[in-house]
Amino acid sequence: MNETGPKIKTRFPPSPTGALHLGGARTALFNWLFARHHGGSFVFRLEDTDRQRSKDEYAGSIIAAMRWLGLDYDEGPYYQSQRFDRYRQAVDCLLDSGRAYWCHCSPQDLERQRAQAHAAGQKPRYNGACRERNLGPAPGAVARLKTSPEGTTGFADLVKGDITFANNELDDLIILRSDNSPTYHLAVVVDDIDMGITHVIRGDDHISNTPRQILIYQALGAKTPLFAHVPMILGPDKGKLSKRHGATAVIDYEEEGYLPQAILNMLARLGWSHGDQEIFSLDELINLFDLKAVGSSPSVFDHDRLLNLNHHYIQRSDPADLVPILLPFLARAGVNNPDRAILLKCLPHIMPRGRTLKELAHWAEPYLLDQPRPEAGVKEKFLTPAHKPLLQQLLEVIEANQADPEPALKRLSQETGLKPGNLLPILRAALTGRNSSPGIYQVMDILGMEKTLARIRLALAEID
RNA sequence: GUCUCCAUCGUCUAGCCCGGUCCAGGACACCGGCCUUUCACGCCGGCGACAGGGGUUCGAAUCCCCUUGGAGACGCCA
Repeated sequence: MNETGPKIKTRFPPSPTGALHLGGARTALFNWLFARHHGGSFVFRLEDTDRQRSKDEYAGSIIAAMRWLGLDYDEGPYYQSQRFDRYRQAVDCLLDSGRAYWCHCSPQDLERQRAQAHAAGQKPRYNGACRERNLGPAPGAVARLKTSPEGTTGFADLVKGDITFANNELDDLIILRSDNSPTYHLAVVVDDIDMGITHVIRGDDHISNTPRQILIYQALGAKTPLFAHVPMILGPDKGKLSKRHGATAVIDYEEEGYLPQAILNMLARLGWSHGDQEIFSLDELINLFDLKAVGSSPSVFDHDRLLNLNHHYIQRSDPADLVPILLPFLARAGVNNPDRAILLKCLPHIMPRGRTLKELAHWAEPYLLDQPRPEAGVKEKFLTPAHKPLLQQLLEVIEANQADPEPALKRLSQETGLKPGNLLPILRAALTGRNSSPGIYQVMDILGMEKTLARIRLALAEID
């Protein structure tokens, strides 16, 4: 898998201004897979130059989400806020060499310039007022990169192909803010140079940023990395995926009871494919992942598909592995300190019907509680005074045939002239408090004869 | 508005680079059937797409152009 040539190095640089969302997670996954596939390394960096919006708690939650997904990194987390000296040094270098200059325009000036450009049918931009003024630093001043309006800047994108921008579309972007902090464009480039990043794989909302960043690489005299812009993940309305589409944070899915492997599989198949294959283990993903197979059109996130994948992975899990991760979900459903043996025993029967851990907990609940908690309508439908004689008969038949109640129950069905479909739901209601469950004989087996009989007696006692 | 990207079933996609094997394949969802003591699982079947228009060619989902539509960017956010 290792290729000759320089070692491949990718990175994932979220800004800690919110939780890790699905789009970010997929970007991280692609970078991670690409690095792992090529035996390269993967760098994790927090872009927290905006001190107003960056929060430590977000950094922590992003790190936790990465760990939960299993996306481990070889370097980092680096924090841009700890590298301000380095950025300042780079800015000074650009200033000294005349590739950058001080600009004294106020935010209000800029606002006016943008309005003018827009009115003229142009892209809103800075008009270069301070470009040739040779100004020095001053309170409120910013440093801008001097960009030639001549020519074009392009790059060979690894997923989109050749992309070219006319330089006169670009304005002189700010690289150092008036509070002396570096801007995003400057900081990413300096970091990617310093950290030796060879491949920048990111969302295609960064395409228009790329020529500007290439210009910074050039001004700094550095070699540009290779770029791969991955199409975005859209919401059902085909707009940028956002909170109004429901859960978008990775952590939301963890709380809903999704398995990391299902999320990873889902994310990998959004934009990337390998023939008709839908299910991929992590190893397969690493082996097969290739930027050439990444599509160029955006994709809508389909929640049903994720549910289906999650169900797939749950069904194929080892029940013993499910027990520990199910505990928090059971606790939230009101089941504390469940009997693990019973849980393990019922799991194979409920795994086909629990698509998430949350649903699994719901299905497991009747067997773990001391007494069943009847769901709405169940008592009224199956445990009324009219059912009492039947339930009494059921009790007697089961009690008399504890070793194997099935044949006796079938006989009862014949004797009473009641189809199993009319007889057994009563038993189910008494044993589980539900109108659906695994097969009734399996339910009795999970519960054990002692509890089975006790629950029927309890139901009998409660009917009045 | 300007620039850039994108365009196959409702959705994710295969096929497109290297035109014929595609009256377009798979998956999810949906519908129907089977299995069945319930709900599921499972199995079988069905519905369903090359955005439109021009070229090029014996032949185009595949190549070219235009139109339309969608998205993104345009910030002292990242």
